[in-house]
Amino acid sequence: MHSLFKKLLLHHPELQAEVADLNGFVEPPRTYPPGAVIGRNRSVPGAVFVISDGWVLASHYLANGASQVVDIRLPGDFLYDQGNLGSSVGLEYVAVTEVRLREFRLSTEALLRATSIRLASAMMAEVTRDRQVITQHLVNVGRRDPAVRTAHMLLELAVRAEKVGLGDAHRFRFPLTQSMLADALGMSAIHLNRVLRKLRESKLVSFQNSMVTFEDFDAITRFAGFERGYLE
Amino acid sequence: MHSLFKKLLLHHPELQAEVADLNGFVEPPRTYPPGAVIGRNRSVPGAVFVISDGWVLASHYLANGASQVVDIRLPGDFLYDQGNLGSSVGLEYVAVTEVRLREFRLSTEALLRATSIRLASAMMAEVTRDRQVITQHLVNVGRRDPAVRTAHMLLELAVRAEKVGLGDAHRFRFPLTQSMLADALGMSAIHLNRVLRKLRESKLVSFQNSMVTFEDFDAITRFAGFERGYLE
DNA sequence: CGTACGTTTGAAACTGCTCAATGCCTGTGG
DNA sequence: CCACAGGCATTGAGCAGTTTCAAACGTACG
Repeated sequence: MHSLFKKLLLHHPELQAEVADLNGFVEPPRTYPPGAVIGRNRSVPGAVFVISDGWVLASHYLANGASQVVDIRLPGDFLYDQGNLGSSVGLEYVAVTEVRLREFRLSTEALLRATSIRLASAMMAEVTRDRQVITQHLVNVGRRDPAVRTAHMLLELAVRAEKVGLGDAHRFRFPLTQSMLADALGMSAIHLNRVLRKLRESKLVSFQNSMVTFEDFDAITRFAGFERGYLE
Repeated sequence: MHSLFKKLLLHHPELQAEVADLNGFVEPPRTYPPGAVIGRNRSVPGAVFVISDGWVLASHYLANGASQVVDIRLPGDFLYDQGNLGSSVGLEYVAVTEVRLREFRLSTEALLRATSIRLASAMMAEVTRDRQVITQHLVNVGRRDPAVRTAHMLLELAVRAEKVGLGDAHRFRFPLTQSMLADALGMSAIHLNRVLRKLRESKLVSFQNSMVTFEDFDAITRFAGFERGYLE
């Protein structure tokens, strides 16, 4: 079994057999270079992808050139229809690192239909979890001050990365540029840079050389008011 | 048939019969006064509600007293588990107007299990739509300037309200206070007030006496860069 | 009539943005 | 092996946009 369903099985270990049935619908893995847009040439409209390796941004581009990163997707996460990828809605999945992923030859709906109801509701739960993550980002951007907001985001990603075996909770590889992270946090890259400096000087977290290191995990958790509950 | 499934059937008229089967799981309607918190005393953990009447805010409260409105729910919308309502996550549904709603004696998961796969995927689609709405709110708060952001939100609500038969696209009843709307837009109520004045003076939209009126629907649609695609 | 709640306005302080320049690291070609 | 270009990070200065605090106003309701 590939790492493909790592995350799904993590939450629902009892689904081993059902998940195995899905293998018949899976395309061989495909690789994208950094910067590539994912999902432009799908086998089926609405097809679902699963990330095997690499980081992916779900970004929304505005007419004036600004962009908002809506979600950051890690190995084990699904990439699914957000109202037809790349449609007029302006939402796109973009590879940050080199990305390896697999595609189902099925739309979200067909995937539900093809599988057991138990698996369907596990996927539903997965979607619900995604929704909560986005909800947190909304709270972040709307109402948390920039330093807290930044800390919160980094903590979330640390926990998510750890869950799928990338680094531990105190130190992990973080391949985004500051400007990408700024787009996720709804602020300018320059200001983010200054915020990061302050966080580093406060000995809370450092972000250097594509590595995030928490100097004092408890302190920053308190500082950010981070409750990991929404990720479980 | 109550207005209960108005919205679901709107998107999936073929599900008439299946929806009727659900009636067995539905509690009699319950009414909440303005300001009431919904979902504290559910019959089943994770139970799902459907709004029959009234407006509901999904809000997240922060430790410092600030709050972010994550979604605005209208008649026909579901209220479902956001990681166990009212848990440590701090998310709550609050009645804006007097609200009438019905509760299923089933969790989201059990609801899926109890129904046909077709209905399940219709609900899945509903959840996906919700996700897109939240995504738009995130883009709004993160990257659109306050006037555009405000216009965008009002347009979205106009369209959603119209869909379930509340007012037409040019004029509709809008029961939120400015301070609630500000919490949805991630800005201060005072600043929102000034933005509203500017919009009114530009003859784009007026918001007075709980009524929103678009003076020039096309103009404001252009101004806000509003694409209604994500609501369909 | 008075209270409560929401809206509106003013003024001052501050936060975060833009523009512009510099520094740093890496990969490439001479 | 060095020079140079490109991408990203960092810093400074000035400015515009937002927030905060405070107060007045309006309206609905007891």
